[in-house]
Amino acid sequence: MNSNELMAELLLPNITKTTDYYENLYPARNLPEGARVTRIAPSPTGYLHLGTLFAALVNRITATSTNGIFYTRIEDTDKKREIEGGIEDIIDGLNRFGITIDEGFVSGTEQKGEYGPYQQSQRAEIYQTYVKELIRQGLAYPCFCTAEELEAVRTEQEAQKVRTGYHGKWAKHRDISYEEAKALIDEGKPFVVRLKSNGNEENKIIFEDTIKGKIEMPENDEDFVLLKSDGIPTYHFAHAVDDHLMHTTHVLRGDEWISSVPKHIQLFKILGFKPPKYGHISPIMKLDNGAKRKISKRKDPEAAVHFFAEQGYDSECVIDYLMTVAASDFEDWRRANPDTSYKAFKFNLKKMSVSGALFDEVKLTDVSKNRVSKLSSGEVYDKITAWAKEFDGEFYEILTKNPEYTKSVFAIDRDVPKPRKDIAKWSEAKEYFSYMFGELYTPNFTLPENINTEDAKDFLNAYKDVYDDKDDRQQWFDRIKAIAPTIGFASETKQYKAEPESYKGHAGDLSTVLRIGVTGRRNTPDLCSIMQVLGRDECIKRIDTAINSL
RNA sequence: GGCCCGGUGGUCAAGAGGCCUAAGACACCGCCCUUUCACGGCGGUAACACGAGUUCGAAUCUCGUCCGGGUCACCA
Repeated sequence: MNSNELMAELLLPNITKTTDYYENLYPARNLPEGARVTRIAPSPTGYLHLGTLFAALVNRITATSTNGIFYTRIEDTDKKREIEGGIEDIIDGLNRFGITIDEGFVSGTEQKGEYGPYQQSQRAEIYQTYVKELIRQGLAYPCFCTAEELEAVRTEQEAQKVRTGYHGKWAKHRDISYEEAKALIDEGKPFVVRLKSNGNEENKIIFEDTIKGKIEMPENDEDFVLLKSDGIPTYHFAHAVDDHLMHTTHVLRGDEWISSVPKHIQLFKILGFKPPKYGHISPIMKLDNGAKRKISKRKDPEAAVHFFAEQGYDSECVIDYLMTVAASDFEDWRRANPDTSYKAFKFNLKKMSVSGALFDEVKLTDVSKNRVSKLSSGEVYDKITAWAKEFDGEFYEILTKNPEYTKSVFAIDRDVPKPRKDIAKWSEAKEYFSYMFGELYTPNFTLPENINTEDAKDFLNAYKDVYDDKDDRQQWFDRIKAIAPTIGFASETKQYKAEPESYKGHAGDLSTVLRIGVTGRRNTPDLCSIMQVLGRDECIKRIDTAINSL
């Protein structure tokens, strides 16, 4: 054994498999030409983040549009930051938003696929096998520096105004001998394994980012950590080994990774792997006191995807919104294909924006209203009750007490050719439809300024006598028009506009009075439909109450 | 500070040297339609960060300045 081989045995004595073993275990995927293999690799450190959902969507649609594979892999190499139930939160969140997972973690506990395990903490032996091979080749070495020593080096570098980091002459253990290492290990000193970088800061590496285009950066000359002292790899090393073994073709991730690309490409080369294509996704930003910043889970409620569920934004609407952010031509496509799943959209990574977009809830509202307006009353009923069941028990009880009635409420101005665009999210529905449910109805009989109370009462009394709940829209309005002249109002709006001084108002004003009487508000969907759904008895009751309250 | 990336209306953006007198969407405003509010239709306000070059010609190419973002861990 030469000294490198001795070192390898010294550092990782329990590793007996070879890299060939794993290369054979995970053969190339049998996929059609052009199929892209993508993944997201979240760490279970908290709730599903909007940025993660966004990245998942981009990866999912990239795989879908090429008949490829999209898989999940859990990056839990940092046990300190891990939280209970983190995996479940993320995977369930993805499922909730309709992001289908071909392989990897498909639920909080269940993995599927031939390239597993899909959790890095379960892959320690694999990483160590590759590290051992690197040590054997003299491409990696143990470093015994303590945090304090590293800090001291850094301070010194700052004082000398030179580039900080563990590189070149600052890399204390870069040329450590087997004997020295053995002595330290015998003393029980902990160590990490570092890459013996062959990079030179003066040289440039150039790579083609599938989203951002050509990027040029200095080569990595830092002897960065491959294996932490607990034997678990750093992200960089795990990324190289996993994405090679799992045959990822496209690594599409947040652009905070862009500065690590030189390290990653270097690793792929040294390990003899073919590097994947990289695409770096710009973050979703938030305006904070006039300054743009990356949306943050701590500061922004909408950064946690949970927010959208609570608010009752339909998952498809959120996805559609995210698609408009991801692809500038998606909106046009959506207009041309209003009823097609976004999955059929021809997605192109090059069309993605290179700078971060501000999260725009107003735009989300618009996208949502458009889609919600196209749902049938039955679909709205199903979605809204599902939402209420989870987030508003009282509303759920009210909605489900009489499902047929509730559906007829949702059908107003909805199951028609030009549906009403009203609600964007389910949490608005309780207030929006409150006047349709006795338990929620609190009338407010405030008349518009141009109508006096006596006229309103006269009108309502007159209307009560002729009201017929079998009327269709035209008949319904004709009755109002018929009453108008009897109390000094114009039957036609045009009449009134032509001679405003001759009338107190017009039939439209009177319909407003009726609207206030029946629903307690000035703006509602079609009143005739509302009255039909409410039923004769309820309408009469409300009109009487209004007459007495005015 | 070093290294990257970016900068077109309030927001998202189209734009690949002449088609730009700069698209479209959201938001906002006005008008029309109209039983209210919406919807829909029509119209409107509003932008190439700045400065030098290259060129017959620059939003587009180059350089500089400024501004914004990212990153410089035994975190991912």
